[in-house]
Amino acid sequence: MTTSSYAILGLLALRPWTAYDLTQQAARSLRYAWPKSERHLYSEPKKLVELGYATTHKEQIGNRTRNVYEITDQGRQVLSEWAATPTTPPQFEAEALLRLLFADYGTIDDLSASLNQLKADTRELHASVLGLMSGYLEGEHPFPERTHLSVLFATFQVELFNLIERWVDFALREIASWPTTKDLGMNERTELITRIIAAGDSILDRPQLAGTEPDPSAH
Amino acid sequence: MTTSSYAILGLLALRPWTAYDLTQQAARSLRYAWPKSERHLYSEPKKLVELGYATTHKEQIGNRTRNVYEITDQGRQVLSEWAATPTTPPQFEAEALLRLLFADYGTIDDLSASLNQLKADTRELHASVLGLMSGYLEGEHPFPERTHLSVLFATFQVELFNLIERWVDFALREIASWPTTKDLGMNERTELITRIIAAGDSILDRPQLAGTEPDPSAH
DNA sequence: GACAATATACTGCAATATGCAGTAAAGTCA
DNA sequence: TGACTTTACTGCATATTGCAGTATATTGTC
Repeated sequence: MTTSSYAILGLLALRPWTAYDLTQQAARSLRYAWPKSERHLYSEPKKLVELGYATTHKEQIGNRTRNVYEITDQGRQVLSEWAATPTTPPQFEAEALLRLLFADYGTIDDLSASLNQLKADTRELHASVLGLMSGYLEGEHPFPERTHLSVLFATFQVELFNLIERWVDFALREIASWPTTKDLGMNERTELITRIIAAGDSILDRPQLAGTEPDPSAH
Repeated sequence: MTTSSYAILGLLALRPWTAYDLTQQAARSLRYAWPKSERHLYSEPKKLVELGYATTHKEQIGNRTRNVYEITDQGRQVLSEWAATPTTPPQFEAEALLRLLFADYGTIDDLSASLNQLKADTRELHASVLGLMSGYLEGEHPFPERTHLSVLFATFQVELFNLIERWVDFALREIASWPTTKDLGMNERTELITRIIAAGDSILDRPQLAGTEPDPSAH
């Protein structure tokens, strides 16, 4: 049983689903904390059945069958045991940040494009979560008794997406003032930023890094 | 060539390394934007050699050999082409958040433990990045001409870690006021939080959610 | 009522990536 | 000298992804 197995089992504990249903539900929840491929969401339930943590039965819809998975008592048992075990550390994966790390192999425009892509991708995720939340306010939660969990969970996502969007704006302003992506090294401005951050302060809360903003003509 | 291949190739473009060196360097950089297993950092360079993007030679240290990998011109070529291609969306993975999503299968204490673990893990990452940054201020960057990139990159990590730590504190205060993990649903407080978040405001910037804080006796 | 587009509901297979155990020499410190 | 840590890997089983392919059901349009 991997963490991914428990993630799927957690969904099955809510109600019986087909694997296709799981992909839809994962898009509204798991995706934001434990992203898994669609393919995986089809394979994992089979493994759970083998282990005795789920059962499956076929339903007929006209000319075709669908496999519905349902959690077993033993499945619920291991789920609640899992709740008390230690967790693994968080991981953040962003190709756009990787491009920043290696920005000196490309141009300022390449880097700007990557960061703008990151912002656009984030906005989309952000909009999805806000959409879910307005749904909750309309009573549209599929499991109303669990709304407190979904909302607390969503607060994190929204704060995260806000952070990314604000940081990208900051980063775009910074690089717009760079003459090139290469060899700037520890210049005066970078040192200022390093000191602010090393002191535990947020650069994002200083709209213009008062009095020392990058050259505005470069915008 | 996967994104992971380019990530390794990016490191090789800095200087020649052994696979072991790569694991050390990845722990200071890649880890925060494109986390890869140690195992992978040993396998990938071999693939790059096969593709002609790197070469390898053996060096003798006393009674034992080490394989040093070095980027080729063709490798540099594809790296700079990569810089101009589109990026994939960001992903965040946190088992502790998954536990929150399924918190009703465990107790309040289970959930608190998971969130505290998340905070501890984050603090550790946070301390590592701050350690790197004070190093930069002492002139300890291994590639001094690239410090501007490392610092801008690190600003994101530090903001992210700050956010997680602050959010965990908020979440811990919230759940401390819950009588149980189960069936609270859309109660008054959850609705308040939903409205604040849906309006685009940050809950973290409202230290006590003025006048409506959770029962402090529950701390 | 025919047709197209989209949603539902999967499977097989190759490639990618991880986790873990195992091996062994070199360096460090007491 | 011995113990412990660091350096430097490899093999293998398992986990996971990406992509292509298949086929029926539903919805909307002209």
